[in-house]
Amino acid sequence: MKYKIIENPNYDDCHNLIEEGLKKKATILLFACCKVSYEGRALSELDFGERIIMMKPDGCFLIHQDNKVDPVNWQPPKSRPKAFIKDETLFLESYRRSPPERLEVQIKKVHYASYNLIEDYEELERAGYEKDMGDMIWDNPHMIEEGFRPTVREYATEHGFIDILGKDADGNLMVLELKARKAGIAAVKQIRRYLTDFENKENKEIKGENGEKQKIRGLLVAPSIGDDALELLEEEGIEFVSVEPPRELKKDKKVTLDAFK
Amino acid sequence: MKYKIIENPNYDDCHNLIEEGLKKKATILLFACCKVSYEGRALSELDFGERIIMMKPDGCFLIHQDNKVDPVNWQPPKSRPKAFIKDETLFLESYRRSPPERLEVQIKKVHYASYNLIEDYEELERAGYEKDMGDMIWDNPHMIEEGFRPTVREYATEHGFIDILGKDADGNLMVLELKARKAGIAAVKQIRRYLTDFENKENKEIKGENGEKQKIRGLLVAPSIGDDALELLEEEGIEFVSVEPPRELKKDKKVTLDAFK
DNA sequence: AAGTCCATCTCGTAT
DNA sequence: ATACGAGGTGGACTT
Repeated sequence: MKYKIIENPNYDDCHNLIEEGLKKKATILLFACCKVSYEGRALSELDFGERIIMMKPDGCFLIHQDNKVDPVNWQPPKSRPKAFIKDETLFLESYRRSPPERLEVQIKKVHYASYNLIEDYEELERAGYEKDMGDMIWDNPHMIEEGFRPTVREYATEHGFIDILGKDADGNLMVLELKARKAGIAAVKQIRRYLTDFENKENKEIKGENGEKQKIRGLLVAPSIGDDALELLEEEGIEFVSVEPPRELKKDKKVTLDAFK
Repeated sequence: MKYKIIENPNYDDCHNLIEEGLKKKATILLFACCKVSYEGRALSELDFGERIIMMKPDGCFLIHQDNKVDPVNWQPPKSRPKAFIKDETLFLESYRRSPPERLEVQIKKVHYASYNLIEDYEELERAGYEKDMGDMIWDNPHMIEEGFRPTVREYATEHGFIDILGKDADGNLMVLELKARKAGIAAVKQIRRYLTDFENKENKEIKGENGEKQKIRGLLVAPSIGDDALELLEEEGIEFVSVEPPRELKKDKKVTLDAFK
Protein backbone atom coordinates (compact mmCIF):
# COMPACT_ATOMS: atom_id res chain seq x y z
CA MET A 1 0.00 0.00 0.00
CA LYS A 2 1.32 3.35 -1.07
CA TYR A 3 -0.26 5.41 1.68
CA LYS A 4 -2.73 5.36 4.54
CA ILE A 5 -5.06 8.11 5.67
CA ILE A 6 -7.18 8.25 8.79
CA GLU A 7 -9.67 11.04 9.29
CA ASN A 8 -10.68 12.59 12.57
CA PRO A 9 -8.65 10.02 14.52
CA ASN A 10 -8.45 9.84 18.28
CA TYR A 11 -5.06 10.20 19.91
CA ASP A 12 -4.44 6.47 20.08
CA ASP A 13 -5.23 5.80 16.45
CA CYS A 14 -3.15 8.77 15.33
CA HIS A 15 -0.30 7.67 17.57
CA ASN A 16 -0.43 4.19 16.03
CA LEU A 17 -0.43 5.53 12.49
CA ILE A 18 2.59 7.71 13.21
CA GLU A 19 4.48 4.83 14.81
CA GLU A 20 3.65 2.67 11.81
CA GLY A 21 4.75 5.42 9.41
CA LEU A 22 8.04 5.93 11.26
CA LYS A 23 8.73 2.20 11.23
CA LYS A 24 8.02 1.99 7.51
CA LYS A 25 10.27 4.97 6.74
CA ALA A 26 7.28 6.82 5.32
CA THR A 27 6.63 10.54 5.05
CA ILE A 28 3.98 11.49 7.59
CA LEU A 29 1.50 14.31 7.10
CA LEU A 30 -0.90 15.75 9.66
CA PHE A 31 -3.46 18.49 9.51
CA ALA A 32 -3.82 19.34 13.17
CA CYS A 33 -4.32 22.01 15.79
CA CYS A 34 -1.14 22.14 17.79
CA LYS A 35 1.21 24.15 19.99
CA VAL A 36 4.94 24.14 19.29
CA SER A 37 7.98 24.70 21.48
CA TYR A 38 11.55 24.81 20.22
CA GLU A 39 14.76 25.04 22.14
CA GLY A 40 18.19 24.75 20.66
CA ARG A 41 20.20 27.26 18.66
CA ALA A 42 17.44 29.70 19.55
CA LEU A 43 14.20 29.48 21.52
CA SER A 44 10.60 29.78 20.35
CA GLU A 45 6.98 29.25 21.25
CA LEU A 46 3.97 29.03 18.97
CA ASP A 47 0.57 28.88 20.61
CA PHE A 48 -2.32 26.69 19.46
CA GLY A 49 -3.36 26.96 15.84
CA GLU A 50 -3.94 24.73 12.83
CA ARG A 51 -0.90 23.69 10.82
CA ILE A 52 0.41 21.11 8.39
CA ILE A 53 2.98 18.85 10.00
CA MET A 54 5.41 16.82 7.90
CA MET A 55 7.85 14.19 9.11
CA LYS A 56 10.25 12.79 6.52
CA PRO A 57 12.10 9.48 6.68
CA ASP A 58 15.49 11.27 6.85
CA GLY A 59 14.50 12.79 10.19
CA CYS A 60 13.31 16.17 8.92
CA PHE A 61 10.40 17.62 10.84
CA LEU A 62 8.46 20.52 9.34
CA ILE A 63 5.57 22.57 10.69
CA HIS A 64 3.97 24.79 8.05
CA GLN A 65 1.57 27.62 8.65
CA ASP A 66 -0.71 28.70 5.80
CA ASN A 67 1.82 31.18 4.45
CA LYS A 68 5.52 31.52 3.67
CA VAL A 69 7.90 29.18 1.92
CA ASP A 70 9.78 28.37 5.11
CA PRO A 71 8.31 26.26 7.88
CA VAL A 72 7.49 28.17 11.08
CA ASN A 73 9.33 25.49 13.08
CA TRP A 74 11.45 22.58 11.96
CA GLN A 75 14.19 20.12 12.73
CA PRO A 76 16.96 19.21 10.27
CA PRO A 77 17.70 15.77 8.79
CA LYS A 78 18.97 13.07 11.18
CA SER A 79 16.89 14.37 14.05
CA ARG A 80 15.15 11.67 16.07
CA PRO A 81 11.36 11.76 15.87
CA LYS A 82 9.03 10.35 18.51
CA ALA A 83 5.30 10.30 19.20
CA PHE A 84 3.86 9.64 22.65
CA ILE A 85 0.76 10.12 24.73
CA LYS A 86 1.07 11.88 28.08
CA ASP A 87 -1.73 13.11 30.31
CA GLU A 88 -4.17 11.82 27.68
CA THR A 89 -2.69 14.18 25.12
CA LEU A 90 -0.70 13.38 21.98
CA PHE A 91 2.78 14.83 21.69
CA LEU A 92 5.30 14.78 18.90
CA GLU A 93 8.96 15.31 19.61
CA SER A 94 12.11 15.62 17.56
CA TYR A 95 15.52 15.60 19.14
CA ARG A 96 18.92 16.35 17.72
CA ARG A 97 22.22 15.62 19.40
CA SER A 98 24.63 18.17 18.02
CA PRO A 99 23.92 20.96 18.35
CA PRO A 100 21.38 19.95 20.99
CA GLU A 101 17.93 20.92 19.78
CA ARG A 102 14.48 19.81 20.74
CA LEU A 103 11.12 20.43 19.12
CA GLU A 104 7.94 19.55 20.96
CA VAL A 105 4.47 19.59 19.44
CA GLN A 106 1.43 19.31 21.63
CA ILE A 107 -1.52 18.12 19.58
CA LYS A 108 -4.99 19.30 20.48
CA LYS A 109 -7.00 17.99 17.52
CA VAL A 110 -6.03 15.95 14.46
CA HIS A 111 -8.25 16.54 11.42
CA TYR A 112 -6.51 13.83 9.49
CA ALA A 113 -3.21 12.00 9.43
CA SER A 114 -1.44 10.04 6.73
CA TYR A 115 1.76 8.24 5.96
CA ASN A 116 3.11 8.05 2.44
CA LEU A 117 5.62 5.63 0.98
CA ILE A 118 7.27 7.89 -1.53
CA GLU A 119 9.15 6.47 -4.51
CA ASP A 120 11.42 9.01 -6.08
CA TYR A 121 14.75 8.18 -7.72
CA GLU A 122 15.27 11.47 -9.50
CA GLU A 123 17.56 14.30 -8.62
CA LEU A 124 17.13 17.90 -9.60
CA GLU A 125 19.08 18.93 -12.67
CA ARG A 126 19.98 22.56 -12.66
CA ALA A 127 21.78 25.20 -14.66
CA GLY A 128 22.50 28.85 -14.39
CA TYR A 129 24.86 28.76 -11.40
CA GLU A 130 28.28 30.20 -10.73
CA LYS A 131 29.92 26.82 -11.22
CA ASP A 132 28.30 26.46 -14.64
CA MET A 133 29.68 29.84 -15.57
CA GLY A 134 33.14 28.76 -14.48
CA ASP A 135 32.95 25.59 -16.58
CA MET A 136 31.81 27.56 -19.60
CA ILE A 137 34.54 30.19 -19.34
CA TRP A 138 37.21 27.57 -18.66
CA ASP A 139 36.18 25.81 -21.89
CA ASN A 140 35.64 29.02 -23.89
CA PRO A 141 38.10 31.58 -22.56
CA HIS A 142 37.70 33.75 -25.67
CA MET A 143 34.31 34.87 -24.35
CA ILE A 144 36.23 36.93 -21.79
CA GLU A 145 38.53 38.36 -24.45
CA GLU A 146 40.69 37.18 -27.35
CA GLY A 147 43.90 35.67 -26.09
CA PHE A 148 42.75 35.01 -22.54
CA ARG A 149 44.31 31.83 -21.14
CA PRO A 150 42.89 30.57 -17.83
CA THR A 151 45.47 28.73 -15.76
CA VAL A 152 44.03 27.97 -12.31
CA ARG A 153 40.58 27.62 -10.80
CA GLU A 154 39.85 28.24 -7.12
CA TYR A 155 43.30 29.69 -6.53
CA ALA A 156 43.81 30.09 -2.79
CA THR A 157 44.76 33.51 -1.41
CA GLU A 158 44.85 34.91 2.08
CA HIS A 159 41.37 36.40 1.63
CA GLY A 160 39.69 33.47 -0.10
CA PHE A 161 39.62 31.64 -3.38
CA ILE A 162 39.97 33.35 -6.74
CA ASP A 163 37.42 31.81 -9.12
CA ILE A 164 39.68 31.87 -12.18
CA LEU A 165 43.27 33.02 -12.56
CA GLY A 166 44.89 33.41 -15.98
CA LYS A 167 46.87 35.57 -18.37
CA ASP A 168 45.88 37.88 -21.21
CA ALA A 169 47.46 38.03 -24.68
CA ASP A 170 50.23 40.30 -23.33
CA GLY A 171 51.05 37.99 -20.44
CA ASN A 172 49.38 40.16 -17.81
CA LEU A 173 47.89 38.34 -14.84
CA MET A 174 44.09 38.26 -14.80
CA VAL A 175 42.01 37.76 -11.66
CA LEU A 176 38.42 36.77 -12.46
CA GLU A 177 35.59 36.88 -9.96
CA LEU A 178 32.38 35.23 -11.18
CA LYS A 179 28.84 35.99 -10.13
CA ALA A 180 25.84 34.15 -11.57
CA ARG A 181 23.49 37.01 -10.57
CA LYS A 182 23.69 40.77 -10.73
CA ALA A 183 26.95 41.80 -9.07
CA GLY A 184 26.94 44.17 -6.12
CA ILE A 185 29.53 46.17 -4.21
CA ALA A 186 30.58 43.10 -2.22
CA ALA A 187 31.88 41.43 -5.40
CA VAL A 188 33.99 44.48 -6.32
CA LYS A 189 35.46 44.64 -2.83
CA GLN A 190 36.28 40.95 -3.00
CA ILE A 191 38.36 41.46 -6.16
CA ARG A 192 40.01 44.46 -4.52
CA ARG A 193 41.13 42.21 -1.65
CA TYR A 194 42.52 39.60 -4.04
CA LEU A 195 44.50 42.27 -5.86
CA THR A 196 45.83 43.56 -2.56
CA ASP A 197 47.00 40.04 -1.74
CA PHE A 198 49.10 40.02 -4.89
CA GLU A 199 50.39 43.52 -4.26
CA ASN A 200 51.50 42.50 -0.80
CA LYS A 201 53.10 39.31 -2.01
CA GLU A 202 55.03 40.36 -5.05
CA ASN A 203 54.27 44.00 -5.69
CA LYS A 204 51.86 45.02 -8.39
CA GLU A 205 54.45 44.78 -11.14
CA ILE A 206 55.55 41.24 -11.71
CA LYS A 207 58.30 40.10 -13.99
CA GLY A 208 57.13 38.10 -16.99
CA GLU A 209 58.87 35.16 -18.58
CA ASN A 210 61.03 37.47 -20.66
CA GLY A 211 61.62 40.00 -17.93
CA GLU A 212 59.12 42.58 -19.21
CA LYS A 213 56.76 44.30 -16.79
CA GLN A 214 53.41 42.65 -16.03
CA LYS A 215 50.22 44.20 -14.80
CA ILE A 216 47.53 42.57 -12.71
CA ARG A 217 44.04 43.02 -14.08
CA GLY A 218 40.95 42.46 -11.95
CA LEU A 219 37.80 41.37 -13.80
CA LEU A 220 34.28 41.06 -12.51
CA VAL A 221 32.32 38.61 -14.65
CA ALA A 222 28.55 38.68 -14.15
CA PRO A 223 25.33 39.06 -16.17
CA SER A 224 24.96 42.63 -14.91
CA ILE A 225 26.23 45.04 -12.28
CA GLY A 226 24.55 47.48 -9.90
CA ASP A 227 25.07 51.22 -10.34
CA ASP A 228 26.94 51.72 -7.09
CA ALA A 229 29.09 48.66 -7.74
CA LEU A 230 29.93 49.99 -11.22
CA GLU A 231 31.03 53.29 -9.73
CA LEU A 232 33.32 51.63 -7.20
CA LEU A 233 34.65 49.28 -9.85
CA GLU A 234 35.68 52.15 -12.10
CA GLU A 235 37.37 53.93 -9.20
CA GLU A 236 39.31 50.79 -8.44
CA GLY A 237 40.40 50.25 -12.04
CA ILE A 238 38.67 46.90 -12.16
CA GLU A 239 37.04 45.74 -15.39
CA PHE A 240 33.54 44.39 -15.91
CA VAL A 241 32.66 41.69 -18.44
CA SER A 242 29.03 40.81 -18.96
CA VAL A 243 28.45 37.05 -19.19
CA GLU A 244 25.14 35.28 -18.75
CA PRO A 245 25.28 32.03 -16.80
CA PRO A 246 24.70 29.11 -19.17
CA ARG A 247 21.13 27.86 -19.23
CA GLU A 248 21.59 24.42 -20.66
CA LEU A 249 20.76 21.26 -18.79
CA LYS A 250 23.06 18.38 -19.45
CA LYS A 251 20.88 15.46 -20.45
CA ASP A 252 23.78 13.13 -21.28
CA LYS A 253 23.69 11.35 -17.95
CA LYS A 254 20.04 10.55 -18.40
CA VAL A 255 20.55 9.19 -21.90
CA THR A 256 23.27 6.93 -20.59
CA LEU A 257 20.99 5.62 -17.88
CA ASP A 258 18.20 5.04 -20.35
CA ALA A 259 20.59 2.98 -22.46
CA PHE A 260 20.92 0.50 -19.58
CA LYS A 261 17.19 -0.22 -19.43
CA MET B 1 -16.15 21.96 6.32
CA LYS B 2 -12.56 22.19 7.45
CA TYR B 3 -11.02 20.10 4.71
CA LYS B 4 -11.78 17.80 1.81
CA ILE B 5 -9.83 14.77 0.67
CA ILE B 6 -10.28 12.75 -2.48
CA GLU B 7 -8.38 9.51 -2.98
CA ASN B 8 -7.14 8.13 -6.26
CA PRO B 9 -8.93 10.86 -8.21
CA ASN B 10 -8.98 11.17 -11.98
CA TYR B 11 -7.56 14.33 -13.54
CA ASP B 12 -10.92 16.06 -13.75
CA ASP B 13 -11.87 15.46 -10.14
CA CYS B 14 -8.44 16.51 -8.95
CA HIS B 15 -8.57 19.60 -11.14
CA ASN B 16 -11.95 20.51 -9.66
CA LEU B 17 -10.73 20.06 -6.09
CA ILE B 18 -7.72 22.28 -6.74
CA GLU B 19 -9.86 24.97 -8.33
CA GLU B 20 -12.23 24.80 -5.38
CA GLY B 21 -9.34 24.99 -2.92
CA LEU B 22 -7.80 27.97 -4.70
CA LYS B 23 -11.15 29.77 -4.72
CA LYS B 24 -11.64 29.11 -1.01
CA LYS B 25 -8.12 30.31 -0.16
CA ALA B 26 -7.31 26.89 1.23
CA THR B 27 -3.97 25.14 1.55
CA ILE B 28 -3.82 22.37 -1.02
CA LEU B 29 -1.90 19.13 -0.54
CA LEU B 30 -1.22 16.45 -3.12
CA PHE B 31 0.61 13.16 -2.98
CA ALA B 32 1.39 12.62 -6.64
CA CYS B 33 3.82 11.36 -9.22
CA CYS B 34 4.97 14.38 -11.17
CA LYS B 35 7.63 16.04 -13.29
CA VAL B 36 8.75 19.57 -12.52
CA SER B 37 10.25 22.32 -14.66
CA TYR B 38 11.43 25.66 -13.36
CA GLU B 39 12.68 28.67 -15.23
CA GLY B 40 13.46 32.03 -13.69
CA ARG B 41 16.44 33.12 -11.63
CA ALA B 42 17.93 29.75 -12.57
CA LEU B 43 16.73 26.77 -14.57
CA SER B 44 15.88 23.25 -13.45
CA GLU B 45 14.26 19.97 -14.39
CA LEU B 46 13.09 17.16 -12.15
CA ASP B 47 11.94 13.97 -13.86
CA PHE B 48 8.95 11.88 -12.79
CA GLY B 49 8.82 10.76 -9.18
CA GLU B 50 6.48 10.86 -6.23
CA ARG B 51 6.37 14.05 -4.16
CA ILE B 52 4.26 16.04 -1.75
CA ILE B 53 2.92 19.21 -3.35
CA MET B 54 1.70 22.10 -1.23
CA MET B 55 -0.04 25.25 -2.43
CA LYS B 56 -0.68 27.92 0.19
CA PRO B 57 -3.27 30.70 0.01
CA ASP B 58 -0.54 33.37 -0.06
CA GLY B 59 0.69 32.03 -3.41
CA CYS B 60 3.50 29.84 -2.10
CA PHE B 61 4.04 26.65 -4.04
CA LEU B 62 6.19 23.89 -2.55
CA ILE B 63 7.29 20.54 -3.92
CA HIS B 64 8.85 18.30 -1.29
CA GLN B 65 10.83 15.16 -1.90
CA ASP B 66 11.10 12.62 0.91
CA ASN B 67 14.20 14.24 2.36
CA LYS B 68 15.64 17.67 3.21
CA VAL B 69 14.09 20.61 4.97
CA ASP B 70 13.98 22.68 1.80
CA PRO B 71 11.56 21.97 -1.02
CA VAL B 72 13.18 20.67 -4.22
CA ASN B 73 11.24 23.28 -6.21
CA TRP B 74 9.08 26.15 -5.06
CA GLN B 75 7.58 29.53 -5.81
CA PRO B 76 7.52 32.41 -3.32
CA PRO B 77 4.44 34.16 -1.89
CA LYS B 78 2.32 36.23 -4.31
CA SER B 79 3.00 33.88 -7.19
CA ARG B 80 -0.05 33.06 -9.30
CA PRO B 81 -1.13 29.42 -9.17
CA LYS B 82 -3.14 27.69 -11.86
CA ALA B 83 -4.31 24.14 -12.63
CA PHE B 84 -5.30 23.03 -16.10
CA ILE B 85 -5.77 19.96 -18.24
CA LYS B 86 -3.94 19.77 -21.56
CA ASP B 87 -3.57 16.75 -23.84
CA GLU B 88 -5.59 14.77 -21.29
CA THR B 89 -2.94 15.44 -18.63
CA LEU B 90 -3.18 17.51 -15.46
CA PHE B 91 -0.73 20.41 -15.10
CA LEU B 92 -0.06 22.78 -12.25
CA GLU B 93 1.59 26.11 -12.89
CA SER B 94 2.80 28.98 -10.78
CA TYR B 95 3.88 32.25 -12.29
CA ARG B 96 5.62 35.23 -10.75
CA ARG B 97 5.99 38.62 -12.40
CA SER B 98 9.12 40.11 -10.90
CA PRO B 99 11.57 38.59 -11.21
CA PRO B 100 9.87 36.53 -13.93
CA GLU B 101 9.70 32.93 -12.80
CA ARG B 102 7.59 29.98 -13.84
CA LEU B 103 7.12 26.59 -12.29
CA GLU B 104 5.33 23.86 -14.19
CA VAL B 105 4.27 20.53 -12.75
CA GLN B 106 3.12 17.74 -14.99
CA ILE B 107 1.04 15.27 -13.01
CA LYS B 108 1.14 11.62 -13.96
CA LYS B 109 -0.77 10.08 -11.06
CA VAL B 110 -2.48 11.57 -8.02
CA HIS B 111 -2.66 9.24 -5.01
CA TYR B 112 -4.75 11.69 -3.08
CA ALA B 113 -5.48 15.40 -3.00
CA SER B 114 -6.87 17.63 -0.28
CA TYR B 115 -7.61 21.22 0.51
CA ASN B 116 -7.46 22.51 4.06
CA LEU B 117 -9.04 25.63 5.54
CA ILE B 118 -6.41 26.47 8.10
CA GLU B 119 -7.28 28.64 11.10
CA ASP B 120 -4.17 30.02 12.74
CA TYR B 121 -3.98 33.39 14.44
CA GLU B 122 -0.73 32.86 16.26
CA GLU B 123 2.69 34.20 15.46
CA LEU B 124 5.97 32.67 16.48
CA GLU B 125 7.52 34.16 19.58
CA ARG B 126 11.25 33.89 19.59
CA ALA B 127 14.35 34.78 21.53
CA GLY B 128 18.04 34.22 21.28
CA TYR B 129 18.79 36.48 18.33
CA GLU B 130 21.32 39.19 17.64
CA LYS B 131 18.68 41.86 18.11
CA ASP B 132 17.78 40.47 21.53
CA MET B 133 21.45 40.64 22.48
CA GLY B 134 21.58 44.26 21.36
CA ASP B 135 18.53 45.13 23.44
CA MET B 136 20.00 43.43 26.48
CA ILE B 137 23.40 45.13 26.21
CA TRP B 138 21.80 48.50 25.51
CA ASP B 139 19.79 48.16 28.73
CA ASN B 140 22.63 46.59 30.75
CA PRO B 141 25.87 48.06 29.40
CA HIS B 142 27.80 46.97 32.53
CA MET B 143 27.70 43.38 31.23
CA ILE B 144 30.30 44.48 28.68
CA GLU B 145 32.41 46.21 31.31
CA GLU B 146 32.05 48.67 34.17
CA GLY B 147 31.69 52.19 32.89
CA PHE B 148 30.68 51.31 29.34
CA ARG B 149 28.21 53.80 27.92
CA PRO B 150 26.55 52.85 24.61
CA THR B 151 25.66 55.87 22.50
CA VAL B 152 24.47 54.73 19.06
CA ARG B 153 23.00 51.55 17.60
CA GLU B 154 23.33 50.61 13.94
CA TYR B 155 25.84 53.37 13.31
CA ALA B 156 26.37 53.67 9.55
CA THR B 157 29.92 53.44 8.18
CA GLU B 158 31.25 53.00 4.69
CA HIS B 159 31.53 49.24 5.19
CA GLY B 160 28.22 48.63 6.92
CA PHE B 161 26.47 49.19 10.22
CA ILE B 162 28.22 49.02 13.57
CA ASP B 163 25.90 47.19 15.97
CA ILE B 164 26.70 49.33 19.00
CA LEU B 165 28.99 52.33 19.34
CA GLY B 166 29.89 53.78 22.75
CA LYS B 167 32.60 54.93 25.14
CA ASP B 168 34.44 53.28 27.97
CA ALA B 169 35.11 54.75 31.42
CA ASP B 170 38.18 56.59 30.06
CA GLY B 171 36.27 58.11 27.14
CA ASN B 172 37.78 55.78 24.57
CA LEU B 173 35.55 54.95 21.59
CA MET B 174 34.19 51.39 21.60
CA VAL B 175 33.05 49.56 18.49
CA LEU B 176 30.90 46.52 19.34
CA GLU B 177 30.09 43.79 16.86
CA LEU B 178 27.45 41.34 18.10
CA LYS B 179 26.99 37.72 17.08
CA ALA B 180 24.24 35.54 18.50
CA ARG B 181 26.15 32.37 17.51
CA LYS B 182 29.76 31.29 17.72
CA ALA B 183 31.84 33.99 16.06
CA GLY B 184 34.07 33.14 13.10
CA ILE B 185 36.82 34.88 11.19
CA ALA B 186 34.28 36.87 9.20
CA ALA B 187 33.14 38.70 12.35
CA VAL B 188 36.72 39.67 13.24
CA LYS B 189 37.35 40.96 9.73
CA GLN B 190 34.14 42.96 9.91
CA ILE B 191 35.33 44.78 13.04
CA ARG B 192 38.70 45.32 11.39
CA ARG B 193 36.94 47.08 8.50
CA TYR B 194 34.96 49.31 10.86
CA LEU B 195 38.15 50.30 12.66
CA THR B 196 39.82 51.06 9.35
CA ASP B 197 36.89 53.33 8.49
CA PHE B 198 37.58 55.35 11.62
CA GLU B 199 41.32 55.38 10.98
CA ASN B 200 40.73 56.71 7.49
CA LYS B 201 38.26 59.30 8.67
CA GLU B 202 39.92 60.80 11.67
CA ASN B 203 43.07 58.85 12.36
CA LYS B 204 43.21 56.26 15.09
CA GLU B 205 43.88 58.82 17.79
CA ILE B 206 40.90 61.06 18.28
CA LYS B 207 40.75 64.08 20.46
CA GLY B 208 38.44 63.74 23.47
CA GLU B 209 36.25 66.44 24.91
CA ASN B 210 39.15 67.73 26.96
CA GLY B 211 41.75 67.38 24.30
CA GLU B 212 43.29 64.19 25.69
CA LYS B 213 44.18 61.34 23.38
CA GLN B 214 41.51 58.72 22.69
CA LYS B 215 41.87 55.16 21.54
CA ILE B 216 39.43 53.15 19.49
CA ARG B 217 38.67 49.73 20.91
CA GLY B 218 37.12 46.98 18.82
CA LEU B 219 35.04 44.40 20.68
CA LEU B 220 33.57 41.17 19.42
CA VAL B 221 30.61 40.17 21.56
CA ALA B 222 29.41 36.60 21.10
CA PRO B 223 28.66 33.46 23.13
CA SER B 224 31.91 31.89 21.92
CA ILE B 225 34.63 32.25 19.28
CA GLY B 226 36.37 29.82 16.94
CA ASP B 227 40.07 29.07 17.42
CA ASP B 228 41.19 30.62 14.14
CA ALA B 229 39.02 33.67 14.76
CA LEU B 230 40.54 34.05 18.23
CA GLU B 231 44.01 33.96 16.74
CA LEU B 232 43.23 36.64 14.17
CA LEU B 233 41.45 38.73 16.80
CA GLU B 234 44.50 38.75 19.05
CA GLU B 235 46.75 39.71 16.13
CA GLU B 236 44.44 42.59 15.34
CA GLY B 237 44.28 43.83 18.92
CA ILE B 238 40.55 43.33 19.06
CA GLU B 239 38.90 42.22 22.30
CA PHE B 240 36.45 39.39 22.87
CA VAL B 241 33.61 39.49 25.38
CA SER B 242 31.55 36.36 25.93
CA VAL B 243 27.81 37.08 26.14
CA GLU B 244 25.00 34.56 25.69
CA PRO B 245 22.00 35.78 23.71
CA PRO B 246 19.04 36.20 26.09
CA ARG B 247 16.64 33.28 26.12
CA GLU B 248 13.50 34.82 27.52
CA LEU B 249 10.25 35.00 25.67
CA LYS B 250 8.13 38.04 26.34
CA LYS B 251 4.73 36.73 27.33
CA ASP B 252 3.22 40.15 28.13
CA LYS B 253 1.33 40.40 24.86
CA LYS B 254 -0.31 37.05 25.43
CA VAL B 255 -1.35 37.90 28.98
CA THR B 256 -3.01 41.03 27.70
CA LEU B 257 -4.96 39.03 25.15
CA ASP B 258 -6.05 36.53 27.79
CA ALA B 259 -7.40 39.40 29.84
CA PHE B 260 -9.89 40.18 27.05
CA LYS B 261 -11.43 36.74 27.05
C1' DA C 1 10.77 48.58 -6.37
C1' DA C 2 15.51 47.89 -4.89
C1' DG C 3 19.03 47.43 -1.35
C1' DT C 4 20.73 45.54 3.17
C1' DC C 5 21.44 42.10 6.54
C1' DC C 6 20.07 38.28 9.77
C1' DA C 7 18.98 33.25 10.05
C1' DT C 8 17.49 27.35 14.55
C1' DC C 9 19.57 29.86 7.51
C1' DT C 10 20.14 24.89 4.57
C1' DC C 11 23.15 22.30 1.88
C1' DG C 12 27.17 20.81 -0.43
C1' DT C 13 32.04 20.07 -0.24
C1' DA C 14 36.60 19.95 1.43
C1' DT C 15 39.56 19.44 5.37
C1' DA D 1 33.32 16.56 13.20
C1' DT D 2 34.20 21.29 11.62
C1' DA D 3 34.89 25.08 8.35
C1' DC D 4 33.60 27.66 4.31
C1' DG D 5 30.72 29.55 0.75
C1' DA D 6 26.75 29.52 -2.51
C1' DG D 7 21.84 30.01 -2.83
C1' DG D 8 16.12 30.56 -7.49
C1' DT D 9 18.72 31.73 -0.46
C1' DG D 10 13.82 33.61 2.46
C1' DG D 11 12.12 37.23 5.11
C1' DA D 12 12.04 41.58 7.65
C1' DC D 13 13.12 46.25 7.31
C1' DT D 14 14.70 50.64 5.18
C1' DT D 15 15.06 53.84 1.42
